[in-house]
Amino acid sequence: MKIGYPCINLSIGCTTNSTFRLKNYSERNLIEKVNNNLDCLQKILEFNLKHNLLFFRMSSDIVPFASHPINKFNWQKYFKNRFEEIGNFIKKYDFRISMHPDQFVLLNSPDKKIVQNSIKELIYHCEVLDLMGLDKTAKVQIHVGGVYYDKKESIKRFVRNYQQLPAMVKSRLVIENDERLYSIIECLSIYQETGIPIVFDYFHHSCLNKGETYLEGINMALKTWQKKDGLMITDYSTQKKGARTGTHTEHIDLKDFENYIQSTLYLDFDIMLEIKDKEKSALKALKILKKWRR
DNA sequence: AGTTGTCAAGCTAGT
DNA sequence: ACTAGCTTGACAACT
Repeated sequence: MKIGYPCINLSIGCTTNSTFRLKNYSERNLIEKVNNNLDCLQKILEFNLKHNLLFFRMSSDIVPFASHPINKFNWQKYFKNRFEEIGNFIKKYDFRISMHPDQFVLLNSPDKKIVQNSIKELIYHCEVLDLMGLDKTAKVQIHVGGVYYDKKESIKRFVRNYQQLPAMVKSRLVIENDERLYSIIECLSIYQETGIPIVFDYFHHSCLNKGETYLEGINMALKTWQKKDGLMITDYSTQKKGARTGTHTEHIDLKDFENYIQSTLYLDFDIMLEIKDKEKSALKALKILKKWRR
């Protein structure tokens, strides 16, 4: 079991998300920013290694405008060696890596243009992982998408569009239960049509479920992961007090997390902590993990 | 030097 | 009709 946090480290003082405005697009700008982002990624991974946080979600912003039509630059070739170096570091120390494209990636949109843009964006994410030389346990995680007034039809559309994806995307893509639209049960119906593994999101499941407990939910998701996919990935967070339903907490709820760990000792999976204070909570979570596991 | 409106992209629910 | 929230800040023009 590995534990990690997404995209941003708050104590190092660098970011992998540096970018520029579209109107300022130039190859020079792009190269400068990607160099900066990759340097920072390396630093974050070194920090994580030192602290035994071996699961990391890489930012989608490493290559700004990667899938935008303005970008004709062969960044894949230009940064090949740098990606490979970082990939070697990841493999040497046995990190688990994932990525999470943002809310604009919608495979089940009725709008063909949106689907096309989404596929381009997915290809970009998978290219990064391929360039790093990571195996298919490095996953790209998305939500099912919108409902568009007809959930059944929208699920069908997801399945149809999934089947059209290039193999390099299919082999990495996983879906996650969300907090408002698609519960774990509905993800399972997509799994049955596609074989796509399901990320179990503990917090989202608490917001939206069909009566199954989180232990039932996590066991349902577990069955969708094959050996080639690596350990099941799960997301963990809790509700921010006083905020609207679905808002992630600022700091980890240690009591809830310890209960979660205690109740799942018989399972093996990786945990991504979607908590706003990032590595601070991840380090606390790791302590609890060590108390209960080995 | 610090503040603040805006930034490629979508959807939903709440105000 | 507008906007917070999503996984989330960073840029750049302005004071």
